[in-house]
Amino acid sequence: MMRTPSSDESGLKKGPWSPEEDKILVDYIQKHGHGSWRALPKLAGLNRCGKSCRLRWTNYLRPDIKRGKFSDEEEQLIINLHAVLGNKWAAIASHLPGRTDNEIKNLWNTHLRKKLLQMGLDPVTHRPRTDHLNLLTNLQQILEAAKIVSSFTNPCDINNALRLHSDVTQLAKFQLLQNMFQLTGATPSPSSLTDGFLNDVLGFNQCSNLQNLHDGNSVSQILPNVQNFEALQLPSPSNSLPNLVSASPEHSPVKAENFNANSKECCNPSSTTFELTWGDFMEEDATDNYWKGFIDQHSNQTWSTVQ
DNA sequence: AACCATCTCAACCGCTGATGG
DNA sequence: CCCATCAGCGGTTGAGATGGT
Repeated sequence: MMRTPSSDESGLKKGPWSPEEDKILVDYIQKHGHGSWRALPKLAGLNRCGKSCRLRWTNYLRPDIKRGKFSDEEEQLIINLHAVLGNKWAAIASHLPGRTDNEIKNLWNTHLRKKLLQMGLDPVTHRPRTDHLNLLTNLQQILEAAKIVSSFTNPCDINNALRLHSDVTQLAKFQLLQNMFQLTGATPSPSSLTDGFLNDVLGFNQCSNLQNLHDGNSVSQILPNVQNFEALQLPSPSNSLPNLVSASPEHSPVKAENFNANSKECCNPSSTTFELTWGDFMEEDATDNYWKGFIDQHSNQTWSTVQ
């Protein structure tokens, strides 16, 4: 956790402080006070900039600093204060005698933030996370996309379109469920996933091996109703699909309004299938522009009616 | 034991607001 | 007002520590 000793262009030392430097700084401040931080290093005989001296003193050498593990009470106080003050570390630190803003900031970023996430709380708002709602929003967008895809894939083949729509719906539900488990870190079990939930909410007829949901394996086992999935063929060099349902709030969901295509030609009726694998469908690295590119590449009809 | 991934936290960087000429 | 200087703050970095395989 120490930085490589170095010096900047002015010749002042940077990086970790040596015990000798610490002693010089402490001795000087105890004798004279810090006064002007800019002037201090020269007066004290330190080859450091004033900023570095101030930081070393306030974050480490100050005699009133309380070191060691934060108590549960301190952690709870920080969480409570953060809910009110946000990332105002100095303001939070002012309520915890002996603790520095830097120390509290580090504690927050390494422990407390994760703690809130595990409790299902948003570390920014301190309210229950809305990811699951976002997933549902994404699901709606997926369904809209499925309708769009169905409409241009083969307007003459209603059965094909409906089946494709149904397949995508099933897959979207599957990934929604999988994301929920990833978010909570829970392992699916019969107690956490009742038959009623699977049947009524997701429409899954059976889910005998629930662990597979968590592992993302055995699609055919979990989704027996997905038809001809491996046989779906996409007439394109690009055969991977984006991360349709993001588990992270940092990732913006696919936006249906971004869809745009100008070609007015009718699609080729022979292009009725998609070349698509489950691994591709679950690809994490695809960009948000996927669908736009997808539509641009494969659409041959006007989109104004579906935007 | 060796390797790799993740965590920790001191220290740095760059920005902002206060102050003074 | 404008500008320069400074202290303080929050975000970020990165080397060492730690844990897992």
